[in-house]
Amino acid sequence: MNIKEASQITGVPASTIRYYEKEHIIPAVDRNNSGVRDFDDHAIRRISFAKKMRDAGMEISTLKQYINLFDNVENSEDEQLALLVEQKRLMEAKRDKMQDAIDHLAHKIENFDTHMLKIEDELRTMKANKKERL
Amino acid sequence: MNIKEASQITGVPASTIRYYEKEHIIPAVDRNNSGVRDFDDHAIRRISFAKKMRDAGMEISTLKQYINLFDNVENSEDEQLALLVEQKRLMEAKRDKMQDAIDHLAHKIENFDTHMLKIEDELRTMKANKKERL
DNA sequence: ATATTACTTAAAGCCGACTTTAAGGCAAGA
DNA sequence: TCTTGCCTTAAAGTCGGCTTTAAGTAATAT
Repeated sequence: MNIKEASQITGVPASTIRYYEKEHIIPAVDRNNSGVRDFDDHAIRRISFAKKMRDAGMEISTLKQYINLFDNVENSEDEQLALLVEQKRLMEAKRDKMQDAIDHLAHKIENFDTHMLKIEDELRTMKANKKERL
Repeated sequence: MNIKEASQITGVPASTIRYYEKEHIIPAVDRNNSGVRDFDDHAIRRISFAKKMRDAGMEISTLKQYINLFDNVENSEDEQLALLVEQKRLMEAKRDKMQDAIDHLAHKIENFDTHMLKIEDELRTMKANKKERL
């Protein structure tokens, strides 16, 4: 599979895939005889994982660290687990901040509705008065 | 209250507060006779709101749009409500993506534990065999 | 044969969101 | 008076994360 298809499947631009490979965020992709990248299932999964983590706000540098720990080093199970747990914790904290903001907006929306109802009420009263005057 | 205190209270750097004012993300702050900013409660709340939204990943441009809609324009209740609802929806979508990533990490952590237990098991077996051989 | 279309690289460019720098002003304390 | 410590501005600089550009190669269609 060439880079265009890989891009379509993963939703990651070809230029970004190349950039991720250069930065070792995904492993070096296989090449055919003429030096063209040939993506297999594993490569696709790695791109998708990178995308998922980036979408969740994980920084490139952290992702790199993570990848390096899991790809290159042996005998660092403790470190690996620690990183997983730490990243999960950070993401949960971020998610909670988002929830805060969502709650804030929800509150504004509720108040807004109440406000609107009050205005509608006033409009009804005005119309009633108008009818009376007719 | 001067900018240093405002910064300490809100957790937003003084340079960022100045930047936010310049970009109209917070309203123009009162000045004393010598041109020094004097922050009141309202100003502080506006900075905190900006921070909350930024922390939740809202872009500066969106925040600007939002602020403009609520501060400057009259008679755009529909637009205001629409923006609130739309921003809430976007944030919820983002939060859900984060949850996806968190679940992914949680899954890895679980598998990791299982994997570790398996390894420990192997170690126990090896030690047992070693004892037998003694 | 040549045009099209996809690929390749390295390097430069871009954008958002600040942050830092340079140059200076004001007010209080030693 | 002068040093300390705060403040001010405009402009330049930084950083992360891509994206675009320029120049070239390779396979396929006409």
